[in-house]
Amino acid sequence: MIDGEMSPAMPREPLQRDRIVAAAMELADGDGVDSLSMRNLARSLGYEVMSLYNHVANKDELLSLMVDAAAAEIDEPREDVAPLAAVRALTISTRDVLARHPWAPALWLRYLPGPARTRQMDDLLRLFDATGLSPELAHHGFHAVTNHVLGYTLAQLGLNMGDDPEARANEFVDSISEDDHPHMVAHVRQHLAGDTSSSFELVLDLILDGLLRLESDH
Amino acid sequence: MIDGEMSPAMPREPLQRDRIVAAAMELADGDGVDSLSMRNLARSLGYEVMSLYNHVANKDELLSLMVDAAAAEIDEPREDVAPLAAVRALTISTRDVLARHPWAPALWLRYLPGPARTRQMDDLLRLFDATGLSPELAHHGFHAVTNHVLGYTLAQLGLNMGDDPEARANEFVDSISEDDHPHMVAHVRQHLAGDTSSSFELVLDLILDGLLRLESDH
DNA sequence: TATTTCTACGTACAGTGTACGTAGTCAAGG
DNA sequence: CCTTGACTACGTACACTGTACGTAGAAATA
Repeated sequence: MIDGEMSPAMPREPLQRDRIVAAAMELADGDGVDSLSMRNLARSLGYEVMSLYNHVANKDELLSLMVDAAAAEIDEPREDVAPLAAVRALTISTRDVLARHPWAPALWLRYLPGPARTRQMDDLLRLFDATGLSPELAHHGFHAVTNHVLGYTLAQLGLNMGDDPEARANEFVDSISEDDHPHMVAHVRQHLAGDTSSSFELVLDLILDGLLRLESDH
Repeated sequence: MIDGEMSPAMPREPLQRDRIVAAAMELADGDGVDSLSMRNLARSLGYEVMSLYNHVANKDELLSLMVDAAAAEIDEPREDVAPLAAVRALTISTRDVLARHPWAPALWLRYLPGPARTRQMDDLLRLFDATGLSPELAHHGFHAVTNHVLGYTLAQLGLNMGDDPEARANEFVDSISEDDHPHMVAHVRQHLAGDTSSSFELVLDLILDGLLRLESDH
């Protein structure tokens, strides 16, 4: 008999929801969420597949728990700054978390919000409320800012899908004719030159300023 | 022998890329992209699985073709209107197409743009250029508008994932405590009341106005 | 007519999520 | 002490996925 007892080198701390979710996030961060399988995940924890199902109903629940665990990484807003500055900070922190977990943006809206994401949304709404904007403007501002974070990180990561984003951009720009699509080529070149890296915050401020202006025009 | 020859009731026009892509879009529109399988698709066309691979390299290529076919449905901009109005129209047409094909937003950024999407992006960039905005502002405006369309439709469809979006919203609002998250509950109630249905165009105008204002402040 | 190219098809394989049954471990109750 | 029950890890099994590969006939070319 070759195998004998299993090597006790494996940690084998008792399986728990949090540990499973954390391991799944680590795997997804590293190899992409597409190659995250239940078997894969179980093996990385030193267990067999079906043991996971004692702690997680199914893969969808696991993914939704991952999203919420990511949302929990978003900084809580500080209470000692102006509301609009806090909105700004919360948005930037959200962007950072989404960029840290490349699988998150695509899953962000697939499931009902868990506790952490609910808290983040409530915080953002509360801060908008505190800015003194009219309820309607606050409502739209919430959506505008939320869409911006999500759209921005999705676009960012869409290009980074492969290994080398620059190679992807070059592949694209080479695949189209500069005569047919001069603006497109110029735009991609602008990105490759890297002189628009701060466009996230620029557009964010554009949105926030626009809200203030609409309010003052009431 | 029961089976005999295959029923000639099936149309069996000769398999072609366009027909495959069109059928795939129809299936995805109806049953969701998750339940679109190659076998499924082949059967719906009256063929067997592997026949598809004579026209499509793999499923990823098929999905990317679907995205581009959707992009082809976006209205071409009219040349006889003011550039900013054309930007607005192009954006709204894009939103309509994305809403018509609920699988599209999630795939929109997964692949390099095909010819149709490249054309749409080039059009949008050209129109922004024609508005007379500074190149930098045009660059940011392009991204702001693009993010807005994508984020908005994703959010819209995220809630509509199941059968009944209202039921989903109610399930969510029931799952959280109004004491803990009053703003969140109020926000969802606002949505259920339906008095913010035009928020897409409102936020779009907010962005466009913000761009104009920044330009005039130069 | 002979030959090459193209397309549909069948079979096969590795990998997926997960339903179900079983065995062991550990705590509470007799 | 022994028994019972709950809980968890595990093995097996199933339906289903994408697709590699080989073959056979039809269409186009020589």
